[in-house]
Amino acid sequence: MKPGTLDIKKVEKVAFILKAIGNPLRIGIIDALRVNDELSVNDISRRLQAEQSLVSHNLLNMKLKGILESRREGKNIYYRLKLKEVLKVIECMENCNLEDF
Amino acid sequence: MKPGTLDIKKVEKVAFILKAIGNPLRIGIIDALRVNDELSVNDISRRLQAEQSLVSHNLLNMKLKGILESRREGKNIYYRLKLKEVLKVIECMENCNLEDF
DNA sequence: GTTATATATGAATAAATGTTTATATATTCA
DNA sequence: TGAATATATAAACATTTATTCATATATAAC
Repeated sequence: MKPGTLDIKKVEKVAFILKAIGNPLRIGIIDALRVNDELSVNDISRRLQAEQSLVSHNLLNMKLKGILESRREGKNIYYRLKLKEVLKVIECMENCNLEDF
Repeated sequence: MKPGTLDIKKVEKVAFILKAIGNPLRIGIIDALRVNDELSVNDISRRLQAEQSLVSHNLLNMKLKGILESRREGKNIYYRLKLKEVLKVIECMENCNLEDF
C-alpha cells in the first residue's frame, strides 16, 4: 500500500481552500470574477441576485482567507481574485460531465 | 459587466462536489486513493490514523454523493474513486504555492 | 452641515457538519 | 455452532456554517 503524495500540512491547506470556496454563492462569485477582473459588492449582489449583506459577508470571508483581495474607489469596493489557482479548480470541473450530480 | 460562464445548475454542482471533498480527512482519503486504486476501510483507517467509524462515515458519505464506489471482498469492503475528476482538482492544488495558507 | 449610496459589522438563529460512542450486521474460520 | 474480524449504523452532541436583520461606517453630492 503506497502512501499518498500529500503531507499532512498540504492536505490541510487543500481542504481549507476547497471548503472555503465550496458553496454555490461563492462559486458564483468566483465565476463572475473569472470573467470580470474586478467587481463591486453591488455588481455581484445584482448579478447573483443575493442580498448585499450576504454577499459582503462572503466576500470578506474569502478575503480573510486569502482567496480575494479588494481596493476602494470612492463609495465602491472592488474585489478581485488573489489566489488565481481556484480558477483552475473551477475550470477543470467545468469541463467534466456532471450529469449525475 | 460580462456574465460568468457557468449556469446556475453547474454552479450548484461544482459547489456540491467541492464541499463534499473539502475536509482534511476526505482529502486524505482521496489522496490515498489516488496512489492506490482500491483500499479497504481498515487500510484507510490505519493509514490516516483515524477511527474506523469516522472513516466509514466519510467513505459512505462520499459514496452516497457519487464520488466513491465500493465492492465487497470477503470481510473487507474496498473503496475506489468513481468521480475521477476530483483528482485533477487536487493535483492542480498540489502544484500551486500554498505557503500563505 | 444633511442626505444618499455603498459597504461592513454584529447579533441572533437555523441548519449543516464533524465526531464519538455504543451497537448491529456481515463474513470468515475454527 | 460460536468467536473473531470488518464494516455499517444510529443516537447524541458540539461545532461550524449560512442567512437574515438591524445598524454602523465611509464616501460623495448637495
